[in-house]
Amino acid sequence: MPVPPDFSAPIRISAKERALSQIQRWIIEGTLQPGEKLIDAELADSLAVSRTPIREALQLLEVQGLVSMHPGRETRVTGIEKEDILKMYPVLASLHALAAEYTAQLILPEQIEMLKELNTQFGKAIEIGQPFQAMEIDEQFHNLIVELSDNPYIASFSASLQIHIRRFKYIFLNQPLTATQTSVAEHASIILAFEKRDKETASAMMKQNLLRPMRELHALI
Amino acid sequence: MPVPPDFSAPIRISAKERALSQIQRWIIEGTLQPGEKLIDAELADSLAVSRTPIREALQLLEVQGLVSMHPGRETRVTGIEKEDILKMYPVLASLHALAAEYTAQLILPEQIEMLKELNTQFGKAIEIGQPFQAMEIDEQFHNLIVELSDNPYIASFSASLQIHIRRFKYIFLNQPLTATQTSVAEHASIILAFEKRDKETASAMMKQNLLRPMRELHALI
DNA sequence: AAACATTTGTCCGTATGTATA
DNA sequence: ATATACATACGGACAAATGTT
Repeated sequence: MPVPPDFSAPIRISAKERALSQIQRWIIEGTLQPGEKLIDAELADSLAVSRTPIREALQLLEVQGLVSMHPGRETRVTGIEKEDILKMYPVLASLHALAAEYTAQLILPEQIEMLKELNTQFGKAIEIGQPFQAMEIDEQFHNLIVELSDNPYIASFSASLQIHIRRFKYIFLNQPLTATQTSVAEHASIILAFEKRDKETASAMMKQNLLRPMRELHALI
Repeated sequence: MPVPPDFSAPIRISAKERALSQIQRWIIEGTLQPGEKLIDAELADSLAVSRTPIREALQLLEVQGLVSMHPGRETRVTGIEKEDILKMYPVLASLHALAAEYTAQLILPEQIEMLKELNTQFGKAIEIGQPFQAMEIDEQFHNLIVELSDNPYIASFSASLQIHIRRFKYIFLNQPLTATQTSVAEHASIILAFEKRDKETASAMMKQNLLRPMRELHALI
């Protein structure tokens, strides 16, 4: 949860961390498919490290819910179903709605400017037909609000859900979902609510800004 | 997050799991104090296992936010402050409110009976002055609703927060907070809302049932 | 500035346990 | 039922990195 108050620049990257991010990427992007069996010795071979950092990485991935380990038996990539998206988004929406509530009370003028700038870029990316870039800017927008809410639990849970959602999109979609100008307008409403320090509206709009894409996504697949 | 669909009875308990639950208990109960430095070799000695399962347990505890590891440098129990409770409870309240929303739509009559029975026991425990038992029954009540909501993300995040809240109570309180009949009444309202399939009321009451104790707790210390 | 002490990070061998034949 | 193959769980030794004297 915590991302502890640590300032250490990750200059040196450990074998465990490399293994973790690589395997995580493989799972999210579908290189390692849902249900696939994982053998630590093989992964160790692939990544040119010993089995220890692999095992450690796999255990962290289990906590994240990307693999499931059956002690003494086997380790597999977790499955994923279309309906799962209906369980991820509402939780993320609740968390981000809460974040917006806090941020509305804490945000500073220059931070509002940052959100406006992000939303402008977001709109442009949609206009010029860059859905992947739009998706990334959208995430930045949401993550900034989460950070400003100053609650490590929200940040941690949100990050975890974003990983699962990203994986879901990779597995079930072939391309990033095209964001719409509706989303740009919702972002603008959220920003306006921040300026008015109206936490109720900010929270409600934030929830809507996440539940609407969920429905679109679920209807699509 | 997921507690995958696995039915394996944990008959055999691994060294890693023993280490994990023991160290976790030590941290929650304050035997290992906030900020205390942890040396895996020492812990390995204390628990009569090698460093491997200890290291694995510590990494899981880091994800849980109970320890913070500075790669190559040191590992410490995370700090905790009085104000942290104001960050834990609102998140838990949001999650449980969402759970109540879903449960209201899914719950079966016999499950409502179980909640009623738990609430009766809860009230009795308060009456006869058994605050610790009351706290445990209260947790069962909430956890049953979370389980019934059938959302592994809520369950996972909720469990994580409960650990931190439990730790908080151990560190800053000397005894479990005495639950009140107000809480019993709130539980009854939640149950009533379930019977009516009124998810809005269930959700609102659930939130209140968590935010009220937060305020009492924060005012107390 | 360099050598030392301490602690963490990694490797690999072995034991244990599970599933299959 | 027993034996065999296989993957994981654990232990112990070594290497690397950090902070200190």
